[in-house]
Amino acid sequence: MQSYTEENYLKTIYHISAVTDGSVQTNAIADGMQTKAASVTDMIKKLADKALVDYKKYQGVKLTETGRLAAVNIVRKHRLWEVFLVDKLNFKWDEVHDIAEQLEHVNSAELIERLDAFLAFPKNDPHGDPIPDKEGNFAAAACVKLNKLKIGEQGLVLGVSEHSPAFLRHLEKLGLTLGKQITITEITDFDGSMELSVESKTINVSREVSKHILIKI
Amino acid sequence: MQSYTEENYLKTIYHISAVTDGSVQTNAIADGMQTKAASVTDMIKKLADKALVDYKKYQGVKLTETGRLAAVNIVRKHRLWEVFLVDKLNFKWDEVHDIAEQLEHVNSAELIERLDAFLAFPKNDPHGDPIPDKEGNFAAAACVKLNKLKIGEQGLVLGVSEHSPAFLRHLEKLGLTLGKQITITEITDFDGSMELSVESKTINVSREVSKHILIKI
DNA sequence: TATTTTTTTTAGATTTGTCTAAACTTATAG
DNA sequence: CTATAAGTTTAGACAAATCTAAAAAAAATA
Repeated sequence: MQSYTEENYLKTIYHISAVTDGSVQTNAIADGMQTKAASVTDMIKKLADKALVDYKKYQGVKLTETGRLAAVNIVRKHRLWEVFLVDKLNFKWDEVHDIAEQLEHVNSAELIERLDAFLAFPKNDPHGDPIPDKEGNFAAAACVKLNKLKIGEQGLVLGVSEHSPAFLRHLEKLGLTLGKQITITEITDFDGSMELSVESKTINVSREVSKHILIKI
Repeated sequence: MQSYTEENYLKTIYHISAVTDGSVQTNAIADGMQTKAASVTDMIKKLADKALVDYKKYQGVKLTETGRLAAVNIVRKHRLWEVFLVDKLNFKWDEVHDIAEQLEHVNSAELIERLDAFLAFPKNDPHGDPIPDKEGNFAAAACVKLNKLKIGEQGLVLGVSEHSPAFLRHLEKLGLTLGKQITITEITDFDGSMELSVESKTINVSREVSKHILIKI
């Protein structure tokens, strides 16, 4: 079993490797954990002793299979709790992260099984992120970032790759929530901003925003 | 805000003072926390510095009003989560304690308000214990311990004052669960054991068991 | 290749909660 | 009213997770 802090390190390493693939650097982890590189080095050694990461000095770390599974399990718990908070307790999608961050560390396999069943085995969390199964497998979701689409193309909002409350509230205001059908009506070359039609309304999104919206074509 | 450990100390002190009233002794806390007296003394000083307990050397401690409120708040969370686990996730009443022990430390007032509403504002947890409101007030429940009843008297099973899984499973087996109507049909002077009728069945309970069953007459 | 910059690690300290062993208070019993 | 027992506190140490400052390694640059 891992400590609260070890779990957070594993999760952070997992999220970073999902983006960068290859080995994860000390400083990147320090950033993600809001801590200092020296602390990360110490913790890395502990995780390496427990065979949760492979570590060579100055070379960064990589999760072992055991480590990956532990991390995915935390992600699974986090996302299931988020579904609970939104679907059952009527929280908004920008309000649930911090609470799920705490709930994800509650340790009971039975609890998560039953929660999963209670929520009717959801496949995605309120931000569209896939929920892995008990064995750590994800249902592969075929999606494209909105900024890659061309004029005239259309699709469904499937998820987001940025979870800050500010960003999520912005999307809410635009009406760009999960499941919405969109069509690209215009792209400004100068700044890459896009005009979309969503439910017969026309809205504008900056490139910064479109980069973080996942679309199913 | 209190740490996880501080919260557990407050809760333990609260539960002990509910039984003993007067000041709570160091060793009693050490027992309840499964730790040593020396550790308790250290923590007591910390809690006293934070004005959560009143403390005089060698005289034990007493919760201050702030401390009592913090403790009751944890009890409230614990009991609401127990209701959730039993009512929504179909756990049995002897399975929920350890999980609620973890969930009670999740820190979000909003979460607890919404959970309370989701559960339709329950007044009691699955063991019959009253759930305090946000302000720390309990609805006073008029009840008597089963072992105080006389032959011929009857009442409703309202709660239990012992929460070990073994005890709860024993009651389950006897059919002595919350809300059941009982009548005392016989008392053995020798050992204080009782014969009851519950739903037209006749069962026997030892004095040790009857002491821990709360009855509404 | 030599030098500078960036990144990572070590060394030593700090905080929180714990422990053991010894010292000290208070209660109990002749 | 002393002697012993019971209960409590202090002193000193330790483990977990963190930090700062300094040293070391790797990468980037001239």
